[in-house]
Parts: sequence; C-alpha cells; structure tokens
Amino acid sequence: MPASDRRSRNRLASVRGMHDLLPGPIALWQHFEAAARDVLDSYGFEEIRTPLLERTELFVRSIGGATDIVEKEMYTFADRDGDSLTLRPEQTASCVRAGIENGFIHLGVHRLWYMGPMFRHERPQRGRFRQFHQLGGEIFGPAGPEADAEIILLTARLWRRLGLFDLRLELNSLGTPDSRRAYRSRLMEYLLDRRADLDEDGRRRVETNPLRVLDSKNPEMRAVIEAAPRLIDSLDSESRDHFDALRAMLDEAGEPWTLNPRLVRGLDYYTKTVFEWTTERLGAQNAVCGGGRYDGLVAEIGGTPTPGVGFSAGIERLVALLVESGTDAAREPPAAWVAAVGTDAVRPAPAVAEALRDLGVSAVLDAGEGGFRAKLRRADRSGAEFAVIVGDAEAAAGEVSIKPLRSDGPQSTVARARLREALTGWLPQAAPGEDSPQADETCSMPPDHA
RNA sequence: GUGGGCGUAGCUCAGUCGGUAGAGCACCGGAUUGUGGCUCCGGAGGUCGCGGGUUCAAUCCCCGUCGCUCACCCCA
Repeated sequence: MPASDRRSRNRLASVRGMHDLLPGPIALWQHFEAAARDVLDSYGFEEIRTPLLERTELFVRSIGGATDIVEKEMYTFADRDGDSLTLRPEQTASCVRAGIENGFIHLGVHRLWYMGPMFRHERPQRGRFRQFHQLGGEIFGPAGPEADAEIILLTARLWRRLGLFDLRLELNSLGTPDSRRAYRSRLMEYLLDRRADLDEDGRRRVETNPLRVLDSKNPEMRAVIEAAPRLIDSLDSESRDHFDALRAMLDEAGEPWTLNPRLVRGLDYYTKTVFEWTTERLGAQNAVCGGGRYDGLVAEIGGTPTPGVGFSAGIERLVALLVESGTDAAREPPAAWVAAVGTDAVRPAPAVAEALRDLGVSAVLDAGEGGFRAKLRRADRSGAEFAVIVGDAEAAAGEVSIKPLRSDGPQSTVARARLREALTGWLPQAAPGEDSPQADETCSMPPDHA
C-alpha cells in the first residue's frame, strides 16, 4: 500500500480493542499453542470448534442475565431474520450447547478443549481487549472432585511447561445454588446493618451484588469485610466434603494453593469449586486463568442434567507473561535462499526452488527487485544457511551455485541434477526418496543440521 | 462506563519558550559491470493522530474527537 493511501483521511483502521496479530509476535502464540495442545493431549482432551455466533438466549441463560458480561459487555445484534445473535463472550456455553445438540454430553465422560477469539465490549486496557483469545477445557460427566483436580493440575502443568513459575492458585467454593442464595441474604443483612461504614461503591452494590462488596480494594473497608460472614463457612455439607476432598487431592499432588474466601467470579453458572490463577506482573488485569464447576449448567440449557468442570485462560495475558520472561520463540529461518538474476536465469528459478523443497529443504525464492548484491543481502538477513545462485551463466549450463552463508566454506557450482549430492549435510535426516519427490507437503520443518 | 497521562518517519525516540521538523534502527541505491555479513557515501519515507478554535503564523496554546496507556470497574 503506497504511503499516500495509508495517510489519507478516510483510511480504515481496525475496530477499537481488536488487533492484528503480526508475523513477528505470532511466533510466541504458536509456541503457546503447541505447548497447550501437547499438554491437553496428554490428559486425554479432544478439540472442539463451535461457531463464533450464538443465539443471545444461550448466554443470557448460562452466564446469567444480571452479570456484567450479559448486561453491558456483549456484542448483540439482530440479524436479517430478526433473530437476536451474540458474538460469544466465552465458550463454555457453546460447548454445552454443542454437546446437547449433538447428543453426546450425557453419555460417558467427555474431555473437550477449545481455543479461539471471544468478544466483550469493555474499555480496552493493557491485557484487556474487545476481541481476545481463550484456551479452555471442560470435563463433562463426573461429579467428584477428581475432575476438579484434573482441571487444575492440567493448567498447572501448562504453566510449568511454558516456564511460568510465579503464578498463584486461588481457590474457593461457592457451594450449591441453595446455600449460596442463603449466604447472600445473610451477607446482605450484615452489610445493611453496617451501611454507614461502606464506601459509595459498597452501598451501591449491597443490593445488586453483595458478594462483590467483599472484593473491594478500599483499605477503609477492610474492617467491615474481615468481620463479614464467609461463604466458605456457610457451605452445605455436600459442598464442604467436595471442597475438603479437592484440597486433599491438590496437597497430595504437591500443588500449592491459597484460599480466597472472596473469590466469586463473574459468571452465574458456577457451583462448588471456583479457582483463579493470578500474577503480580500484569497490573490490574491479574487473572490469567479461571474456572470452576458448573453442575447445573447443562440442565439450565435444556440438556439431561450432567455435571461439569472447566477452565479458560487468557492467551494475550499469558503471552504477555512469556514476553516478560524473555521466552524466545523466533521463527526458524529458511535453509535456502534462491537468488536468480537475469532474464534467462529467472525462468528456471522456480523449478530450482521446487527441487530444493522436493529434497526436504525449505527454500525462499527471492522474487524482489535488484541485482545479486541486493538479493544476497536479503539472503543474509533472512538467516538462511546458504544461497542458491542462478545467473545467466548457470542457467545456460543447467547449473546452480551454492554459497554457504553461515561459514567461510567455498562457493560451488553444480549441475541441477546433482543438487542432492551437493547438499549432503544440509539435507534433513528423513529425506524423501527420489521416486517420491513430493512425499510430504505438510512437512515444513527446515533441515536440522545444528 | 468513570478519572488521569500520552499520541512526531515502518520501529524506538529527540525537538520546536508558536515561525510547517531531526537521530538511531529498518528499507532502497552506490563504492564492488554477477556475490551477503564490516565500513563509507547517498536516497526515499512526516499535511508532528484527526477536526475545530485562538493567532499575521499552530506540530507546540485551547476545545472536541479517535487511539494507546494507568487506575477504578470487570475479568481471561
């Protein structure tokens, strides 16, 4: 795009809070994604992909009509048929819907994972975007705390795998919906008695979301908050046993955690276990992963009652931590750089590049302007191991010149038919045979000759 | 959604107490009629985020707006 166009007044920019992921930074994402797939695979999870758009009703019923997400953050609009659709703000609800719709959710145990963009209309900030990406996993079927433990230990393993060692696991239990409702009214009563001690924000939220009052960061509220009844102390016995068993499992597995009695989370579907992984390194957006149990969700959406537990992790935030940690995920440079200059030399150049790829050698054909000087400079900067040079002289003789770029070895000129011999030492170990030149087009690994 | 800070070349930034701008890196070319890395020389690239106001004159001051950012809020 010419500079004059990019400068022009009516040029288009991306939507606020929605960003392009460019080739450089994307290397770290791919690093993250590969680690995630690997870990999820080792826990027997299978991938699921669901549409970005769902009927609005799905999220209202699952996340809860009184939550911030549903009340003020969803991208909701009427499509041409008049149906109310919403860009998904999270994916658990979609997974449940898909499980019910395809008739598998209540049959046995299912372990699913997903990864993709989510949408919430919040004010953008560091670590908070309107289109952001989550990695998530769900276990449908088991009601016991082993499944909760599996989810938590899986995420812990992923952090270790990524080299993130300073994340903190916070745990709480919300109990069953009944015990939670009972607690809520007890808490509201307590807070109303002390209305005078609350700050403005607190007074506003007593009625709307009393559990949130406990989460206030205002130091003047500390005394009121600490004296408040705790949800964890008013659990029903079933939830209490579940929570105790989970704690014992995490201890047995050697996974450290801390109790956060004020952890409530912003989605209404959680029951019993809730957890969050937090970091000190990202400022206000400190939650990097969250999740919990949602035993009532499947029934709420109209399926056969089926328990479930899950997690979801914010990829932007985790990648930001990787950047901070100095994680190196630079893309592998190509092995060969094909530099052809001259009208007769350009004609065979694509065929020469193909011959290299047939041998399993990754190759970039320099299709840019300029002479040998320019093309070799690009070859050097690309990081390629060697340049394959085709000039008019080589083209006329059916030859190519091979010039090492990372050593002081001499340049050699060989017949195109003898490329394989000339490249001994640069070929990948499992090079495809001559009789199956296009053995594996999906294999883009550069030759390993470190 | 609320409040504060900041928007100068592709990137990181300097600068103009109001007189229309510079550096480093990156890019392109030359020194080397077909050979990179080091060095030297040169070039291209900015309506100083956008719109309005004040002024003889605004990139600079004022207002608005958009974007980023920090905190609140919320959460991944």
